[in-house]
Amino acid sequence: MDDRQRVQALIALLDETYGRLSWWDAPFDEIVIGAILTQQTRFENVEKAISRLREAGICTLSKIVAADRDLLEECIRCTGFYRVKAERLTGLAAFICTVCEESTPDDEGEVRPGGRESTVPELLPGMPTEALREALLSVKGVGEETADSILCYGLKRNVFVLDAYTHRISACAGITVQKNRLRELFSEELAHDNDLLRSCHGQIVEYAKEYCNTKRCSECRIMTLAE
DNA sequence: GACCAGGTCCTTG
DNA sequence: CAAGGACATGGT
Repeated sequence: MDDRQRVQALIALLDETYGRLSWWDAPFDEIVIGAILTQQTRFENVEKAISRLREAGICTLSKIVAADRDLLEECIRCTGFYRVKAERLTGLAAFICTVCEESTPDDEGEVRPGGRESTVPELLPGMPTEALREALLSVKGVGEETADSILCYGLKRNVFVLDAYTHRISACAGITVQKNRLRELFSEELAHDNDLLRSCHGQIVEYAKEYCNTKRCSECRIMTLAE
């Protein structure tokens, strides 16, 4: 069994176990915010922080740019690294807001349905994914996973999000390749369909959280793929 | 109380 | 360029 077949078997096993998931379905601004906050942090704490940002009335990118720094830090404290993350958040939010303004044809300062402020998904449909990725990576605090999360979940681009869980679960399945090759392998199977990409990433997170933590990896059915 | 969490950046050798 | 440290709170 080669690596490609292992990835295929892994994807099949996950799909059998969980079925199709609709994972991290949220407004664009919250996806961007969450993408930063989740760095090296459990998602439950990120959700708490998002709630606090909502309560404080600053859970959009433009509000974050203008928000008082202490208030922002207070809201996201529970996600750890709160000073760094506050800095990264304002930087990224400012960047995206600027890009939005620049690419706005002009006119219509009208209210948008749902009261959401960001328009990036509507504004940048013509920009190639690779160029967008490079642009995001140029922002301080935005690495590959954060950029790919924004692309895949926020902008519905066909990009596979490679995270620590993916590495673990792949190791369990006997797939031992470099990061870029791993992304390639998953992309080849999934990159034709954004819903599939998101579902599969969700399945990986669910499975890895349950079975692939450092203690109980021995119970992981995926090991049987490593033949 | 130790150890780890859906990373990223900066500094060293 | 690889390796190691810093950033920080919350859960097991």
